Amino acid sequence: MATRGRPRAYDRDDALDKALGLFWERGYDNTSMADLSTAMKLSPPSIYAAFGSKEALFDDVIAHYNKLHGTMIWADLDRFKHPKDATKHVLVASANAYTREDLPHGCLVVLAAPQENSTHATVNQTLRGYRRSVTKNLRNLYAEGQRRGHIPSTANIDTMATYYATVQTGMSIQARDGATRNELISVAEAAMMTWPSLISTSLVKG
Amino acid sequence: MATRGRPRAYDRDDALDKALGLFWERGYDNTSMADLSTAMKLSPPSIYAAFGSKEALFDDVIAHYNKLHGTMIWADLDRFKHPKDATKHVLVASANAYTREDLPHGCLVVLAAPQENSTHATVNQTLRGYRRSVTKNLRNLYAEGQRRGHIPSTANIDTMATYYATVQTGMSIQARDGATRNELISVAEAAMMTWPSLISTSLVKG
DNA sequence: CCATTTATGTAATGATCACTACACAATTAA
DNA sequence: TTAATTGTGTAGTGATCATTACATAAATGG
Repeated sequence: MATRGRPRAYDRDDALDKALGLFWERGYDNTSMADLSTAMKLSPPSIYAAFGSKEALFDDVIAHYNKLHGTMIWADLDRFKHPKDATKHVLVASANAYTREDLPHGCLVVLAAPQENSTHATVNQTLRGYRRSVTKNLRNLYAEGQRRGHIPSTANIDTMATYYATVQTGMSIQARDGATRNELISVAEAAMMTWPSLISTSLVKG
Repeated sequence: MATRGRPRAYDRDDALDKALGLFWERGYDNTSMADLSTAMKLSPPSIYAAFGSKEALFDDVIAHYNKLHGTMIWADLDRFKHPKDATKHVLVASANAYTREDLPHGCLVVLAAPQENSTHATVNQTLRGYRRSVTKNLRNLYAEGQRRGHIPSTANIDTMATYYATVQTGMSIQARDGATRNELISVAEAAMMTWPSLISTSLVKG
């Protein structure tokens, strides 16, 4: 069942890769449609025909980013027996992902548009939603850990989730500012030292 | 010794306050000179006469920001006898500063322009320099702590500084995404639990 | 073949960007 | 008073922004 009309002269994933590189490096606002047109090797009408608008393109880029670079951090966390191991994996995998030599440093979702208000509220809110899901995912992980008896029911899993999410997002800024992979792995290990104290609630309040 | 010419009809610090509010909330790129002109109640020529350019204005705004909001975190750290107390103060003061109801949440220096490349490289590099000084300040604090015998000479103070800087910068993202003051203070307390393990080097590698 | 459909490239659209020319107002120095 | 100096407001500057009109190219369906 062939499609009608003139076929596309480009590969959609390749084009998204090019757009991803620009948004990742420069952020949403500093990337113009002219820049994108040059990098994607697509004329503006082709971009608009395929993606709709700059914001819609950005949404597709984020989905592409999560699929390509997010899974190695978040996929199959249940293969770890203990939530502590899963947490360490998240932090170490983030340290590795944020310091690849062939890619911009740090996380696109954290760095592309952290404004509180802007002329592109949709972009800000979309990214905020993804960032919040980090804390939510960790909290779910710890709730499951409580059910399985790996974490005391008295532990404050909200604080735990917020704490490790803070370390992970902070690593994005550090990576962008030049922290090396080994430095970030050391940060991950330092953060994991807190685990025994964190799960024994007495030391943490709401 | 009075100055010649027509006197200014506005207060410079008031104008910087208004500009600070916009840059803080919207970031560098999402704040236009037209927005600034409206908020500062200054016509564009007055802004340019007083500050030179948008980038120069931003530099003055950062200096204003550091003077107003940075000192309560970083000033007089030597009043704390122990570097552990100073570190806890930095984190808790940050948690408080980043969640004020009357101001944008999170740190301007972290959130205003975290791009790796942009059309305003000067702005990015200036902010990056300020962010790096966080790690440097902490490292100096810990080096002094080693001299005074509060931290073992075998401790890896580079890792310690990077770790606590990561937590502090991560708190900016969390605050912007809606974390409450108490949540961030809990994060600060969680991060401080790592101290005993952190200063006993055996657990941390370079 | 012709009609339809979809993609492409050129060249433009009005809006907004940072910035400024210019005329005028308000002050001090002499 | 007059000249010099500095600040102000209006109304622009060219450049760039995201987006699109339009003519043409390349495919399928009949």
